[in-house]
Amino acid sequence: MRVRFAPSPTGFLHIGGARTALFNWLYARHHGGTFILRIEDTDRSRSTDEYIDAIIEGMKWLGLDWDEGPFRQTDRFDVYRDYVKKLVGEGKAYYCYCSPEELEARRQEALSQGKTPKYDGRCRNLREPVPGRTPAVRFRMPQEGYTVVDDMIKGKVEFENVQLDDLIILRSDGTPTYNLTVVVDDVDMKITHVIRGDDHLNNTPKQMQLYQAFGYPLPRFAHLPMILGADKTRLSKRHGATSVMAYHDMGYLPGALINYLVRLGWSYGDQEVFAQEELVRYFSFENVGKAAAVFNPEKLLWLNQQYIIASAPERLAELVVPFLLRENVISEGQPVDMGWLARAVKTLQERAKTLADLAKSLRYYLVGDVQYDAKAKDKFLNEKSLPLLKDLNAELEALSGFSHQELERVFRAIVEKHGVKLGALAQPVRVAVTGGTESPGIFEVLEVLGKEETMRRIGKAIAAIGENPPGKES
RNA sequence: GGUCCCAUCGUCUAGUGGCCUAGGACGUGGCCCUCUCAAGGCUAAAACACGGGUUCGACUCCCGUUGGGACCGCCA
Repeated sequence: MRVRFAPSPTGFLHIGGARTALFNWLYARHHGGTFILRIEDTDRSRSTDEYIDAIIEGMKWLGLDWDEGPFRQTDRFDVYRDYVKKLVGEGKAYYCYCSPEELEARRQEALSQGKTPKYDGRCRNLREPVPGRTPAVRFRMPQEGYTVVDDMIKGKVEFENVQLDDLIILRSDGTPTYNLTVVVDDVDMKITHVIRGDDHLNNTPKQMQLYQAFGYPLPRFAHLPMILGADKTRLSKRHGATSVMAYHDMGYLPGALINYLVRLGWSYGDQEVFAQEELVRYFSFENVGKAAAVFNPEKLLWLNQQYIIASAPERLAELVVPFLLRENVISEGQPVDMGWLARAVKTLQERAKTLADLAKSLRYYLVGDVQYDAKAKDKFLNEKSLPLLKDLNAELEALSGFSHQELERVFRAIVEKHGVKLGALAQPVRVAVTGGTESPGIFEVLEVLGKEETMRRIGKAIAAIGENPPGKES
């Protein structure tokens, strides 16, 4: 069993391509087959090496490892020309001297008359070359009968051969076109299953005719439904981030993106979250739906959060460092105690939806100079909380340990003494140490911060209240 | 316009003729928990596009209508 992912390097690896790659990869891994990466770069004007690198980078980040390749079609032009020569020799293909401009004019003409644009076959039976023109080569498509695609997802799809166009297989500049190269390569690479987007379904009967012209056995086909944007049209940049690496940059975990993508079209009962091994074990085209799916960023975000919650804090600490640098929470070369960072991360895990969120929240752990949110300061750092904060710092001073349990005991004792609720102390402390009103449990935060830093920050808050007492009583 | 594909809550989906009073998930509302924010738990609103058949019985099968999408390149 051999499958391939065959992107053209005319852009970054995008969401749709990644899902196609993923389904190929899952099918190969499930059946113990071979997954091949092939770069379809026969369009030399639009393909670039940068995009090839970008696609590979995306594949690697997602963990979609391939067994053979990457192969490049531009390395194989001689092979394609031989196949074309053979077809021409057998009369299964012919030279066409129509110029691209003439063809385009005729196409527009047909379209404006509401007719189906189709090559009129005027060069089909030409005996002599047309002087002064370099011809392209067209495949002679059968014009009667039917071609039936037996698709693993869509079932039997029937095409009338008269509808099939004599497609160009070799351009007048001598380079081969997609419909030829894809067949030749799939044959050469002994691809057994062609898994791709259903935007290729209409090409399939033409390609089947090519297989037959070469006398090769057909692979199985599986045409995956498209991924759509919120407006139900084909997903594109208009719909926001579509490049896989953009999700990397936004702080998504590759496993989350994989998990999200696989559920777009595939399902396994009611299960939503899958370990990679489960995906490999359960994957089958039996459970792939036929309908196109709308890409829902909200659900992906939720899944990412689930993956962050389930991740080891140590792992997240490693992953978050680039985001800390980007957010200027730490600076290049600044030493960071990774064990301690992991402890800080652990307190924030379930409130971060992305690594970027996590980095932002980590700021008050790593930057000692706390900036108070104005509203929070007004509300919680005032005369009312002043005695409590003073009491607290005195008690903390006397504390030998600094664990969650010990801290809670001290807090409880102080609020009881003052006859107030825990929040009356916890919130002012929260503002004192984080600058704001939202954070993990206050005892966990203080425990990570440590005694010295905690007392310093509370002391600073006390000083701030003294310097800048709130205005009139309201 | 032609060809082809598709059709269950707003979105992703379960459902393979009786198990459906249509299930789960995201999102949304409410409640609980609670030192804040989350997470978690409970709960609510929310769908079989429509019309004909077939059948004792249709979300499930067939036909049509409507709606959406893809493709129609010397792009892939």
